[in-house]
Amino acid sequence: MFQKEQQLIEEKIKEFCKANDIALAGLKWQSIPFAGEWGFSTSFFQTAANEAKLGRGNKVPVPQKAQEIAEQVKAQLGSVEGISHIEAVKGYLNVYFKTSDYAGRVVEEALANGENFGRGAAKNERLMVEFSQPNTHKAFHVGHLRSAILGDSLARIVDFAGYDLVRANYPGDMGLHVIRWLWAYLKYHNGEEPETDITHWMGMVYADATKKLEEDPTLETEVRALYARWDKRDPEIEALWKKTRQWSLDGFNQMYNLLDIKFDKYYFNSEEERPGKEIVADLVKRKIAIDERPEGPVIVKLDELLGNDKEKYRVLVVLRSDGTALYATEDLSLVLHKFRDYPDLARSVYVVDVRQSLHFTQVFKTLELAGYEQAKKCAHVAYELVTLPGNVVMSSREGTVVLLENLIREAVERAKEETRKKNPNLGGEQLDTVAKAIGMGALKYPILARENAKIVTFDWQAALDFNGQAAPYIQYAHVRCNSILRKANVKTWDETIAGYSYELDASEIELIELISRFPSEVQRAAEEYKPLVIATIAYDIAKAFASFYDKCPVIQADANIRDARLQLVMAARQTMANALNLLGIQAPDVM
RNA sequence: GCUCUCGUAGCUCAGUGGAUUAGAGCGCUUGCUUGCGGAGCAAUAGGUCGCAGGUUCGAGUCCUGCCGGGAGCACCA
Repeated sequence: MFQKEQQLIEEKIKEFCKANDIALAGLKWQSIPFAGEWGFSTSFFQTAANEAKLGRGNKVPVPQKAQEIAEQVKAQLGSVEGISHIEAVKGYLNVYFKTSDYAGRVVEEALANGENFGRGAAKNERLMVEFSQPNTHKAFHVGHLRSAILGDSLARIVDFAGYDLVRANYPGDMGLHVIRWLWAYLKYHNGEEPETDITHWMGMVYADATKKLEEDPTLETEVRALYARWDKRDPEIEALWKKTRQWSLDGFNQMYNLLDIKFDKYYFNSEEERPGKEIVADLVKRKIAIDERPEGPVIVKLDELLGNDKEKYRVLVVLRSDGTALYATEDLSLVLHKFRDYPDLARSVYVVDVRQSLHFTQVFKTLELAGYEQAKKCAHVAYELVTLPGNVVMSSREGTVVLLENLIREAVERAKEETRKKNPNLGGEQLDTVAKAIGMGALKYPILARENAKIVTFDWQAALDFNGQAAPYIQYAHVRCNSILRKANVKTWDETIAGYSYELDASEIELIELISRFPSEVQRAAEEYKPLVIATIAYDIAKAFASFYDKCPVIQADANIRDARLQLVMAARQTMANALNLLGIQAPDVM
């Protein structure tokens, strides 16, 4: 936001060092870390160290030398337009803005851009984010939540940061689990139709299949017979598969609607099976893969091909010994399929659980060895699981699943109760809308506000705690902004900026500082694939606002201060709304 | 055995090689409302940043080793 001044000063420093033969190191600028004033700063430690290495500086210790250089630079700079003062402290050069200019510029930028405040310039680069990947014919439980929520937020961030985005889903629609389901359906549930909670019902049938097969393992022969019929594309089985698959997809859409998640493109593993086998045949022909059939499977000895001493990439099995496809077979094909659909894809991102890290490095490396440059553009964003307290992994077999439908119902119900207590004036449809925003936010935020690679322990109590660092806190700050503006009867920004020449409170300075950082945080979140960055700044802004709210009267303030603060409130509200939107969380007007 | 990952306050977690005093939330103790919504604010207490080396002017942050937790490693997905 203040590149111009920064560049100007950087030029002057370079000139100065050149004139005085100082071995200037690259300048790294950062914002000044202490509250109270704004500016940017850089240090001369590296430069002083360079000087020492050259044998100059008469053995003056580096920190002292850095301070000397900073002082010399300061003396040379004189006064700069828009800059209030410059100081040399502990080897740092601190450049301070004129407070009123800075505050005015930040608020104006936020208000002028509105819901686009923080949006990055178009990068003309296409990026695909694949996430969610649920298995059809199974339940959708809390274990599936993280990929969906993380992927969705990542997609929103990448889009907002300026990339051309494709949101892709890759449901597992064929495999042994599907055949088992079809078998149980035909044998025990024939003719039945799903109830309202579709994925729940699909999961029940699947659980039934598992149970029956455990009770009597000889029934597996029936399942295998059914698999054979599928392999021959028996029309009756294929029709049933298509019909029941659609039930699952309808069920997923119910979930995605609840979670406010959308996709542009669906890939299915059933469609990658045949092209995948062709790729494998080609790999065998080119001696990248070794066909050990019928004794063994078709494999790619990656470490051997790469000449590695230590086991790193190991061996990838690309086809079963009976010639049937594995996930690896289909994933090989999927990479190429995506780049056929979008030849200008700059990056293809897979949001998949960390347990599949080796699998993805193997698949991408195999394609790379086969000369497919696309593979270098693929990245696996790994995330850890959501577990239950006591480190219990959720699994449908163990019966430890928390169904997503139930969780969402519970969260929204709990939010409704709480909202009724806090705000008895709300009712009817408005109460429902608000409760949904709060409940869903409470659910999503703890998952997003965590490092991707860290395990989230799912805890009802923590998930439904609306206090402290959680989405409802941010939503509440948004509501309070809104309330002030409503009471002051301010609807839209009138395009003039009231001056910030009065003495700003420390809390106002903090709030403005955080708002100014939002655009660069969006870029960082997109580059690092980390919604956590947005979750953190959203909370920080809400916290700064809460402090401001307590210390600085707005409506009752003197006219000139009142106008300036109303605009600041508007800017804060906008920034929080934009940040929440990137997390897939609604910002209600009342709650 | 090999590979990856995590280890920061009682608990759950932030922390981009750089700044006095390593920060939040929960919990504990205490104060704040005739006032813009108290789902809030403010204050107190709580730390050998797993351990040991190394690189660097400077390390919670980078490198190596060790310890501890978790995960993955040929026909599961």
